Amino acid sequence: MGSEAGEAWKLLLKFFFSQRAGIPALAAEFELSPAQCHVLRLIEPGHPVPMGQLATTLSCDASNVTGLVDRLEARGLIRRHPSTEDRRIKVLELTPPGVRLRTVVLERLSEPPEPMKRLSPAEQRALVRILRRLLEE
Amino acid sequence: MGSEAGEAWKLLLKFFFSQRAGIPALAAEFELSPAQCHVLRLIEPGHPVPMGQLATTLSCDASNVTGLVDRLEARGLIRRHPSTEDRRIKVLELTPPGVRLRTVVLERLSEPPEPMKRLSPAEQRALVRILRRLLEE
DNA sequence: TATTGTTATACTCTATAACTATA
DNA sequence: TATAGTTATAGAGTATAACAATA
Repeated sequence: MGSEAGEAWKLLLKFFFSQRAGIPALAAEFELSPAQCHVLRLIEPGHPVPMGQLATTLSCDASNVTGLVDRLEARGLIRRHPSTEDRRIKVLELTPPGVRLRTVVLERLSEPPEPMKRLSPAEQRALVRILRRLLEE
Repeated sequence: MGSEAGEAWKLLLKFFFSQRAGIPALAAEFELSPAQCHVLRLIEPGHPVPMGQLATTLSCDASNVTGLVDRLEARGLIRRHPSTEDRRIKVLELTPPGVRLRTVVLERLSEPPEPMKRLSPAEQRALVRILRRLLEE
């Protein structure tokens, strides 16, 4: 009678934990930490992002973003410059090497793990449909 | 024509990332780090776990497990003692307070996030079925 | 005064390499 | 000799608090 939301959530967590090692390993292929990988994902080419917004999205403290950005900037992957409207704000942009690395990282990240490929086409379609609903709004 | 496995994986990753802040926040409620929370999850009451096995499951170096276990043991949540068969091996066991904390953590972890509860009963059942297949073997 | 980002500090996670005890 | 775990060390992620520049 009870809803299966709880069961679905537990299974999703279990799958998440079982795939847990995948993300750090993938990031390491590009000599990125998982967090750096995430930041690279979040800055879309041609869409500068204020540092503060990044802190909000990452649910972490602003001081943390400073260090994260320091390291990515030191590698020449991103650049920060003051906003023209409010000079307190610094916006982040990918450099050309940053754009290139982001592309290959995203491509590599898109490769589905084995268990996912074992699902039948119908199951894959159903999963896509449900996940889209999960991400709605 | 192409399979939808890739699309499903991308959506799943997106959902993970959108829920990303949830786990550390939940762990923090109990003054645990995410990694400590994970360890607590992995040691089932009455099923001692060798430290080496924990390192394998966590996909991390053994030296890391030492520190993780140090902190949990200092808090009286787990105990290590040498295996009777091979005295090089140390097995980990939950203490009674550890068992109690694990119970409430797991309970709290089982609460499905909002989007999950918005799914229709049929969608929830379909998701459970597919996730079970994903975790098979 | 309030806000954005930085710096100082401290703790945890993580890895590598060298070490100890046991097998 | 090989294996399980520890210690030493180093770098990265995270938070809090104090600070500078700007609004």
